[in-house]
Amino acid sequence: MAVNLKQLAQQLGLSQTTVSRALNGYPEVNAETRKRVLQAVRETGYRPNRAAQRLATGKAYSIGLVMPIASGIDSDIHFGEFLAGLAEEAVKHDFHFVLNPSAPDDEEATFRRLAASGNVDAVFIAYMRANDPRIAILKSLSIPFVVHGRSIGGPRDYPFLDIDNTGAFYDATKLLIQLGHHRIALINGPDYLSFSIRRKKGVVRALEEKGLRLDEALVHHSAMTDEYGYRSMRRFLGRPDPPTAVLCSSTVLALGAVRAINQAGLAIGSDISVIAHDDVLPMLKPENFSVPLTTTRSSLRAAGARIAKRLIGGILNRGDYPEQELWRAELIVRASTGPVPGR
Amino acid sequence: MAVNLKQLAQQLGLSQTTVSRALNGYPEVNAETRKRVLQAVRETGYRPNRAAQRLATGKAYSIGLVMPIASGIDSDIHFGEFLAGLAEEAVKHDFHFVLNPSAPDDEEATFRRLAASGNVDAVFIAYMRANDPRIAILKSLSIPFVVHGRSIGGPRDYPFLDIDNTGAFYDATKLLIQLGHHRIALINGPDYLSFSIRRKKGVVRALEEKGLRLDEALVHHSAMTDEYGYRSMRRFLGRPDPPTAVLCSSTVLALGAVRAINQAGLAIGSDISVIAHDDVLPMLKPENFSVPLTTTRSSLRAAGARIAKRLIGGILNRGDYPEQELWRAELIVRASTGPVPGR
DNA sequence: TATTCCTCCCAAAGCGCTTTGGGTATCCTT
DNA sequence: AAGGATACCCAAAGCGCTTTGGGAGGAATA
Repeated sequence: MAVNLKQLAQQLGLSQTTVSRALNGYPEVNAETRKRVLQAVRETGYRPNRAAQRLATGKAYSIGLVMPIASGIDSDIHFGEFLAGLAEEAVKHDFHFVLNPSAPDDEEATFRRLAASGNVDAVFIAYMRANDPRIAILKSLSIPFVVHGRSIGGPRDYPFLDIDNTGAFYDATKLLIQLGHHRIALINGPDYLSFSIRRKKGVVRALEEKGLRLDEALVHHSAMTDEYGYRSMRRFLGRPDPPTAVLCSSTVLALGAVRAINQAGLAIGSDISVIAHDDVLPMLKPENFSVPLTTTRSSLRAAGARIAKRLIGGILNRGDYPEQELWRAELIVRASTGPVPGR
Repeated sequence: MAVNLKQLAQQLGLSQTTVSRALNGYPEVNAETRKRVLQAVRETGYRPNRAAQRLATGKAYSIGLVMPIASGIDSDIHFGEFLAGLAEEAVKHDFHFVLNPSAPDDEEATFRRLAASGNVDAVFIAYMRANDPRIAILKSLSIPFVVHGRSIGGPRDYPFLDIDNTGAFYDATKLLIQLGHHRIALINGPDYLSFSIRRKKGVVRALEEKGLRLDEALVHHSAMTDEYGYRSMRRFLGRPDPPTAVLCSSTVLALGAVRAINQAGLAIGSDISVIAHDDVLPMLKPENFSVPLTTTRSSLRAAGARIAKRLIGGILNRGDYPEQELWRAELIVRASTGPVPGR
């Protein structure tokens, strides 16, 4: 049924070598010949056998994924979304995944196993923490990898894709300050994750530029679920000096926060302003909130796809991708932000 | 560094054939010889090269996964948990995954591609709907598969692992009836998914046995998030004739429901009874609820692991697993259920 | 004209396994 | 003692690619 290289070569009156080279972009093939080969491929629907390629090249054509199974991260909605992007791209190139569920305390062993097995050409990791030890481990194992996010401290020369979290929350905070807000709350992700740390830093910086301080009592860290968003916001609103604006590290958190605000009888955009970071989760669009949400936006799925591209490009040595990328999040102003009340 | 079969055979003074056979459990190998081989494997740390095995056997040693990216399912917490179980087992056997994100309307094309690619030996699917067309498609493609859940209607002879959803919710409802409850609400999963349909059926059956009816106004279907649990419960409690007991299709839904109940100033276990289905999500334990939750329990992760076992067992033709399994969910009574108030 | 240098192509040798198709003892039968 | 099982083992042929090491022919150089 499916043709193989040998048959294809025979059919073309060429050697396997030439056909293989034509397909893999080697220069020592006549342009005309290459065109013929490509045409034949189209006609026959030839697809190289991955198992044979693996054996011949020694490449695994697959990438390792260490799934965190710590509580609070485990089964995180955001992880699924990222994964979808990663997979979407990988499937185009016939790349496989080796999924490794692993508790944080034996991630190192998992990496070692993965590297030794030869089952993967590269590894992807996420949920970076401050001084994340995994970078050093992966470097010492000399297995290619790309990090989603960045560590804070530790080595600086490693491949990553991150968004400018500091900048995003700096911009968002600056907007709020311009609108007259001084008491700004932050409902953040887990405090040990570097994106949380950076977002907080962005808020602090914007405030300090105007001689203001971030009240630590108005900062909560938690898993990014709707439930925690609700709880945090309730507690903020229950204070004698509630904030006039709140930043949320995810639209999921914002969902809960908005509920708490509504329940308190406050109007979003006038009584209190809300800005959330939008990972572009298809099931939770900020423009569909009862009051459309001002957001800093960066697609998690796009990041997944990009990382897959870079990993795969690296493995196949094609394409020239930057080692480190810092995506800027867009600040999109909608109705949930307004001037501070009583001004 | 890593030894291969040839070297191992040489070292043992045996042929590759014999060593290979010893390892793969063929009978025509002397027990003593086999022991020697196994010992040598332990000493050298020999591990067969998967790429070579793939090429030689024509097996892919990997399983296809079609990730639903429909809204409401997408990035579902429950999916991640199931996946962890699947992966946990797969990684033990060096099995890979081919992750295929796919919108429901081109799942068929995805299956075809997957089957034709030869990249997978088997496929796994979930989120079964009533009269789910995917079963027929997979059968016609004659690619081995295992379904998590069951369809309703359509062919009956296909491999699945499901829990007895009807039975679980029948039992739960029966318990409530015994406690004197008549007005029982149901916060269910999406209405097109077969587990939702079956759970509802269980409730109806238990009620009807006692000459009672399920009030359709007390049934909500939605994605299984905490937010929807909250909303549904609020609406139930806002009715002139609120329920005295509520069944939730997930502890995630229960989380929201419980919040709504607390907010209404009602006491769980006395004013209102709550039973939830517990998928054993590590981050959400029913015993940790402020009032420990009565549940019907069945571990999603265990189901994932079991399906992986069956899939892999089928591919390697080892182990003899049943084609169809129906797991019974345990009814675990905790403090959230009590006699109907005012009796 | 003789030599070198490209350009374009090929035969054949792996990659590391599984599997086919025997082969050689040894042990029963009759 | 001849014939037939039976128990163990082996050499060699793939699986379908990539890659090495040329080689033929024409163009460019001397």
